[in-house]
Amino acid sequence: MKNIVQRDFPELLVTTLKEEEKKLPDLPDIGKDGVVMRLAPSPSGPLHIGHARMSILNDEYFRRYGGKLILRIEDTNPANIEPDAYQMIQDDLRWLEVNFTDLVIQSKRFNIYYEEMEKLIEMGKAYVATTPTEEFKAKKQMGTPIRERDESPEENLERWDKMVAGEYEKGEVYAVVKTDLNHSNPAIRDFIAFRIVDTPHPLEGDRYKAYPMMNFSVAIDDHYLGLTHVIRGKDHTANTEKQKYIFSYRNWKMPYYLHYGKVSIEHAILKTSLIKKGIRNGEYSGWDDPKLGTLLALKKRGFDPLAIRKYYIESGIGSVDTTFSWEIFYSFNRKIIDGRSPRHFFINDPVSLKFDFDGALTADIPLFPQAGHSDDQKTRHYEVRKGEIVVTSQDFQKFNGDLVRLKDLGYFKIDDDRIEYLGESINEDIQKWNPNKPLGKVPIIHWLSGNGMPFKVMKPDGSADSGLLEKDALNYISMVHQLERYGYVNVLNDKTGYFTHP
RNA sequence: GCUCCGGUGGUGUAGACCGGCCAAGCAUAUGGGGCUCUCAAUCCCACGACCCGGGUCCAAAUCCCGGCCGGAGCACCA
Repeated sequence: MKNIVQRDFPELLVTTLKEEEKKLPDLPDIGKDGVVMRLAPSPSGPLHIGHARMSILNDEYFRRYGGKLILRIEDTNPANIEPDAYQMIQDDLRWLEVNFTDLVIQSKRFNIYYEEMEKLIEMGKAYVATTPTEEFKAKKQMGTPIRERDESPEENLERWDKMVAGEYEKGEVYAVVKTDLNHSNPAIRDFIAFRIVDTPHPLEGDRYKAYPMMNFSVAIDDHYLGLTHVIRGKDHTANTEKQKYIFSYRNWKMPYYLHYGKVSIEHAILKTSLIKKGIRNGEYSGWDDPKLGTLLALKKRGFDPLAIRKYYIESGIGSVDTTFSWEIFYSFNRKIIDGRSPRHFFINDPVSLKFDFDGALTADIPLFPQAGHSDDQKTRHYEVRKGEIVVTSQDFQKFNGDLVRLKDLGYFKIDDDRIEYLGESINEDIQKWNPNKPLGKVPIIHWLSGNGMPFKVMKPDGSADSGLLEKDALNYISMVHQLERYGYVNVLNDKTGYFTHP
């Protein structure tokens, strides 16, 4: 096989090599105009790390093949709409660098849905029922029709007109698309396509009473929007089967559907209903609270959207269920941000040590130690005199009585509430203090001396660390810093930062 | 219960459609080492996996059957 390719289509091999970086498998049936794909979130809240997979996957293929990427906001359930979400979703996508080409809002398309339903009823492929749903469900299980299913299109059309006109109350009537009552999978048998909703719609008010169900509006839109490929979660596999019936009744060409597995994202709060409740009762500071798994929260924690993209490309489109690995995600992000993150000292839970010294010690600590950064020669310059030196309580407990190296300052000995300077390089004094240990192994710790300010770091688990942050960090507000030996932190202002990751 | 789908190291994946080049690649984590006045980044080395049982075949991670385990759907949510 490989030999044949090599001999007859050497150019294919070249593409394969170039694509190696991309990793996602090719899509079938790509036309000359590329693909038409969609992002179809419901506007219940801003996007979260789970939505990002759907967004990135679709966008990657759109980038590869060109064509259209449609943002279709599925707002056909007024009870579950957060009005701000229409905008927030677009902002989130922009942040992810997902550049959709078209915006479609389903609540603007009711006329199309009504027309299409009418056609199906006329064709005898749909019906409108007032039979109690309990009976509808029970009969479906047995594979027998309810009364209305066998009535004429005229009778059903009559009820349909009344349904659209708002002459029924909520729960009294529903419209159904016929599939196959004997389908081996009961989940696929006749499905409800329209229902009555009396909750006012945030955009349309009470203009409509008959609302399409997702399985109906999606099929209609997927066709009329000209979709060629649809990538969505595998919780939709049964839905795809249902939607297939509408396509076949109308003789439409089905887009190519691909279902990826479920990602369970541990330790992340994603459910919008829970988040809204939490915001209301003060448990969360807002949609961007660091405890949340929203993209807004990740942004505020200082993640680069490229890390999210990389992660989901790496995960691929397999149908296997997976667990989101924060560890791997952090690693991707760390590699992206490390080189551009200024280094500073943050003394978490500081311990103050008396420093008795004549004269001044100088320290020049690199700000961007990685070669290649435009400021890689810059340092934080300090003169340390008699007074106080602070270190973290953790280091204090560990090294009290021992020799330590204060980073870029010199060798010191910690002696309870005091700290003593021993020299800037290894000498006899130091060897005395450290008789048994190899001198190359002296622990290097971070410190501050009069150049710190109170600072608080909000962590994703809801806790916070308080301590002293090096004042020089103020020159780099709203940037992710690497607080040495502590972790990466997005410094928001002179008082608070959000913890990115270790 | 019914109908689908799937199970590769701790974790995320490649390979599976079209059986051999897979005594299984990559990433992450872990352990060790180099570099570095950070427990970061970077470089090197090590570690570690084809769910189980049958079958087909010269040959099975890959095909078939059974089992076990996991997931999805069976809504007037999307």
